[in-house]
Amino acid sequence: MSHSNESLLLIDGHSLAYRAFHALPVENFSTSTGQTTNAIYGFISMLINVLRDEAPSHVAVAFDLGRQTFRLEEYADYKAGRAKTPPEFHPQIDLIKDIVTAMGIRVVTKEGFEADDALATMSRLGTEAGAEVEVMSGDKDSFQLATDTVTILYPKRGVSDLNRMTPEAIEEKYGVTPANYRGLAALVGEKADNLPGVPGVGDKTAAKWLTAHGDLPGVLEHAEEIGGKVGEKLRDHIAEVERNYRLNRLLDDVDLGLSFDDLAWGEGDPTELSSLFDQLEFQALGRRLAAIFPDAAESEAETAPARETRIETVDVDGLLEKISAHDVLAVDSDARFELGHGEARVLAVSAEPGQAWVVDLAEAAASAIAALGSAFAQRSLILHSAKLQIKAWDSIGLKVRDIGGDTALAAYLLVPDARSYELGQIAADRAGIDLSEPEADSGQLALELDSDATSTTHGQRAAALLEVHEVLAQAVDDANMTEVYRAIELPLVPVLAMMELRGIAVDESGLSELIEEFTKQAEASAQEAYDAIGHEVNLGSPKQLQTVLFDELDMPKTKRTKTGYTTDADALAELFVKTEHPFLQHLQAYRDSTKLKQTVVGLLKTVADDGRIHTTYQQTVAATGRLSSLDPNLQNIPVRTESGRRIREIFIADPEVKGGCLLTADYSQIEMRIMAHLSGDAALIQAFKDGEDLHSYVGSKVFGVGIDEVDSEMRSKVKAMSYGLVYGLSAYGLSRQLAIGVDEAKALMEQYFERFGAVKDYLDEIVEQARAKGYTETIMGRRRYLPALHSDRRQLRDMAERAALNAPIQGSAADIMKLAMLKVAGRLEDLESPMLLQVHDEIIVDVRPDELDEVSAIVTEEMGSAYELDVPLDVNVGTGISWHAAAH
DNA sequence: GCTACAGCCA
DNA sequence: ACGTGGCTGTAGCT
Repeated sequence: MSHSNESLLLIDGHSLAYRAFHALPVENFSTSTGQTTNAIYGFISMLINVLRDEAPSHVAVAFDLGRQTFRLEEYADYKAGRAKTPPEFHPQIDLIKDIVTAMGIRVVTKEGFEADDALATMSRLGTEAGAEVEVMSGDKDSFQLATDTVTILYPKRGVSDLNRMTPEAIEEKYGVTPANYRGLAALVGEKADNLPGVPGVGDKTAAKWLTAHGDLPGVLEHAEEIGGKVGEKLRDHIAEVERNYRLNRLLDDVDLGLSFDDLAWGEGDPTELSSLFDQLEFQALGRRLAAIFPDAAESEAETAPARETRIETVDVDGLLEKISAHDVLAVDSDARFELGHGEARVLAVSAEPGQAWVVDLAEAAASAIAALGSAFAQRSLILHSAKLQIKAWDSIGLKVRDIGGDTALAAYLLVPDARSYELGQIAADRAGIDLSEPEADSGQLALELDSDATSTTHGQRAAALLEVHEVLAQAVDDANMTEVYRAIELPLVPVLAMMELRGIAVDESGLSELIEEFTKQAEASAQEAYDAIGHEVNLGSPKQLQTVLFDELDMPKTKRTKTGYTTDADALAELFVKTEHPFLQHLQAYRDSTKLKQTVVGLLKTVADDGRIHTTYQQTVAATGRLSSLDPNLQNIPVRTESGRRIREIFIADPEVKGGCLLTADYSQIEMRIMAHLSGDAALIQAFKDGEDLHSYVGSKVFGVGIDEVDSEMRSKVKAMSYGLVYGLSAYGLSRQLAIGVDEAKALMEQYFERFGAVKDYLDEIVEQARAKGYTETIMGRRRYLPALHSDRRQLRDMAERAALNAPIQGSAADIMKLAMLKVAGRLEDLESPMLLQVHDEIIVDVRPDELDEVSAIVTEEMGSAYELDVPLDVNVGTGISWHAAAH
């Protein structure tokens, strides 16, 4: 009997349920009767996805049965030291087994063996029957099973993404064949199973040895010839390695009493399945299941009408013709962008809900792509995460400079502190569209269905976009955020895209020199630290440092953390005052240098082929409305210390332009100005209008002295106080920061509020209003919802109150900066000087030599007039060859 | 792969 | 418990 068209899916139930249990928060998953369901939900969700994607003919889920395995018999400490499984976990396993069985899938367990052994055995059965086999397991030991016909599906992170580990993928990642993976694991060891390997040997070393000597027995035979410290360690640990090698072999000849045919995916029991899902209160999951298992969720049929998406594959000319009559288009693609270079192949366009055209951009001529760009330019484009799309398309010549809507941005404005803004989630939540669902009968409806799953995916996304955006745009309008959306966030997208595409030039050899220098400093400090205590210790390990400080040196205990006592910089400084132990200074010096080194190493890794660093701005991350920057983060480049500032010297003006320079322009005290404006405090407003030194002015009022009599100590107290207010600082916090008594801090705050009474009224009012309305608002009407203001948990409520104090101020500053960037970008369009970076209250422009005066004037004018407050907006401008030199 | 800690920025 | 908003690296654990 031939099974050549058959495929077998094997799943390690225990390891994946365990992952799901930890990936999904327990508190969000329980039924009205108190049954915890996070592991069930996560596992079944994952199962549905993989069944949908792989469509296997045969399936089995294996579970461990009890703890007593042959491995435990050989090695009493096998898997010892594992944290005890929380009590909520095991009851869920039984329910998972029930559901799996009701789905017509074989559940396999075998006393005395682990799930992995059952998987190995069934994998052999499948292979012998000529089937394609896929093994889904969270245990890396399964890698040894990979062959040309056996692929391991290994969960990437959480439970949603799977890595397809083919023999090639395993070789690429670990440098060894699947057959040798066992040997590699034996050498490196497995912490989760309490199987220590050879100390100091990681994947790289193990792979080197295995390659040199063929396999693990070969390595052990030639152990004598392996030099260095690691060779010695290997010889010292041969017994452990041999033990690991015996224990991590998966047995493929366990007597399961099953044949391949017994694993066929059967009909199951739809009635039972429905009842289980009802009992567990799974609704969305029931609908997703219905897609692959039509009988299972009949009752849900009317709440989730089957959606039809007509997807048609066309070439660019065909697409141009199709879209000619449409003004609004939804577009999605498989956009990617890394290290300054983007890619996109599959482009899906939709002009009405439920319909999409898909083109393969890789097969399109440059002229066709240019024509597509022109057609797009005349239409309003609705996208999801438009900036990524624009950047990826730019790399292949498809230039888009304007967008009509972005579902991610709209969803962000509506819920600015959501965990993610994935289209699937938004579509399901806002428009009841389930994008994870495959098409019912799509084969009949599609005129020319592309077999490639990617084109279906992007086609369905594009087809859903118009409807999803419609709903979101209405909600944005209902929340009075249309201006923020259409006049700020949307037009900012192409501006940011251009900044990211351009990137900032760096001096690579300068970076390398800094690494060398900081490394030397770190090594010297580490040595001095070791000398001070008489032995070596991992200075990067807070845990080991605690042993040194509090056990060996018997220093007084610092502030508690969850896992012990803090060793942070403030605590080290305090300890030094008390003990004067030199170790503390060397440790701090070590930390300073390694931190700088890491920063520079991180930067060097991100330099693209064009010698420039292209950061990515996140427009939907900060709950207040700020941008954030990542890969690398260019918004936290050191500036406070002299050595830190040297890192800013390597960010330079475009070296291709002779005589150019960088220009930095920043707002001075923008948050305090916004506080003055929003509170309407007459004294504070007057201070800004008079152009007084703010902190000296406030100091003179608070301490009742002349402005010239405010000494530096008074000034710094008041400065800390002013900034602290914006963040909801307490008297206790102020006392800690200024190292003064709580009473003194309290008195200081009272004095402050006596002089600036409107500020206090305003701060009180913000919280009160937020409590009543449920959200705070910025000057542009950007909202932040704070339901925790009503929490009965004190700590959560306090945090929400501080967030409420800060959000309108930080958020209004973000609004103003975004408005300024739009104006500056608009006026720089006709010049050759591009804007490169934004760091919250600062922008950096690469200035062509003949444009310096004009750019300087533009930036000052536009930033200064971006938004009219009751106080002036002061802008400082500086220029220089590097970011450091341009500081002022 | 996750959390905790530490530390950099506005 | 005690100041907001971010990102990244290492250690130590699953």
